[in-house]
Amino acid sequence: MEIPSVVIDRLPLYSRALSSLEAEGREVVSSQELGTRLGVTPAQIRKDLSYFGRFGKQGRGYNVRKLLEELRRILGLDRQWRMALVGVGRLGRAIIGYEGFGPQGFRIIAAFDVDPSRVGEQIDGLTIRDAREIAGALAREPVDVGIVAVPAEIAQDVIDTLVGCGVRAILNYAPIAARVPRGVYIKRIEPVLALQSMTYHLKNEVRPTPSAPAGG
Amino acid sequence: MEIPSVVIDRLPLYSRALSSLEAEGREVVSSQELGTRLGVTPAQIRKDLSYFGRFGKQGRGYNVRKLLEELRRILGLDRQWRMALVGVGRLGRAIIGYEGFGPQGFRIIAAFDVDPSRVGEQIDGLTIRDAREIAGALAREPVDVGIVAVPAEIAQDVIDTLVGCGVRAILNYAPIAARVPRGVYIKRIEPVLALQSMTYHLKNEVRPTPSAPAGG
DNA sequence: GGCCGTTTGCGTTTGTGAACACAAACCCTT
DNA sequence: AAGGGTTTGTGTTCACAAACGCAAACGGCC
Repeated sequence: MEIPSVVIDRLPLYSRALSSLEAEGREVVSSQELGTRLGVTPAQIRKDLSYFGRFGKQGRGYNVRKLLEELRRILGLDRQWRMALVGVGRLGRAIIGYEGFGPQGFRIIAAFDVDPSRVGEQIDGLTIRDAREIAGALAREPVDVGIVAVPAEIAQDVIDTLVGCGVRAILNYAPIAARVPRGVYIKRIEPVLALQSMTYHLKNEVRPTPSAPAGG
Repeated sequence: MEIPSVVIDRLPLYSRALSSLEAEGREVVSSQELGTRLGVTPAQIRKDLSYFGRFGKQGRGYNVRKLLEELRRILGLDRQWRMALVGVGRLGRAIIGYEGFGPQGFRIIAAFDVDPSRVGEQIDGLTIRDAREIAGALAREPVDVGIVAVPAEIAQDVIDTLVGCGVRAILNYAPIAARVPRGVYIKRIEPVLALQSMTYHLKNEVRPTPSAPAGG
């Protein structure tokens, strides 16, 4: 049975909320409470979880630790994932320095750049290598995920290279709608797109001014 | 008439593709070609655009410059947007340094932090101010968007503060499912969530090994 | 100037995901 | 041990978004 991708996308949210509950010492949680915390209906949570099994107890709820373990197993978060970064400009350096990956089991093990002047430089214990070495390097030391932080003009080429090396998941910071073959997964991280859709609402909705009447 | 938010979210993609076409010197484009570039069906593009008017010519397609102008007007991209950043740790500094905002009309005009040791520091011409000054500062110099890059524990409080100051759009980099009142728009930027949903597929789908048979 | 190929705009159909609602199951109290 | 109050899991209903398909409109060519 094919599980809808919207469902898969919600599982990490559940996982994170459960981690938080576990840290608070909670042993049991109901779909009701979880839903309130996350802004999701309880029915949605139950339906999502039911795709993978029966993890709850009627009249009681879900055991926090057990459900968290299940979700981590389902999502593959019970292991380390190796990543390669391509593009070590300002953005790439920030990605290398980002503290959020490590605690969740994601580790950057290689960094590449096309600019020769950057090759050889060390950042956070990572030596920048020439982008032409990608194929050779990934053949010796495979990675699970490719992170693309290069200019838009060469992003599709870089992605093609990574896919050619067997990389099946890509985190794309470049402002392009990249095309990948079936069986390869790509997610874009684009703050500007998020901003540009919010401005639509800012522009169109009138801010209510409670104290002052709308004057003509 | 209420326009579906999925439609709004696609408009920036169209806008960006049209910018690219304009830079290439193209004068006309069909929904067919635009769709191929973006991985969207032509019918979807035409339907999306039809929510806002009739911009094309039958038998010919869309005038690139004209449609781009229309989309920028619709999305509110024909003006500058002022943003305030809260949280100037490693992530916040990277956000200040990000070159992608400016060219699209988004400018960070104020930065705040709760850590007193950071207050007063200058980064890229921006003086870090105490987070307790947010209300006063935004009263004098309103912003359209708030960017939240603080630790998860205080993110909801910061968001509540911003909303209380009249900020109606928030870009949230903190790993929480924040709650905002109706009429306030929030988008999360979370690379880790994107990674965690991709690992589900990596874990479950078997990589085909064409040359070597699966051995037991 | 008329005809043909192309492309838009949009009414209609199809498909998918969210919400609903209820029976079954469980805990706790008495 | 029995009953009441919860909460799950899931079949069904509802809502919405994507795709389809065609009439109308346009440009170019002969």
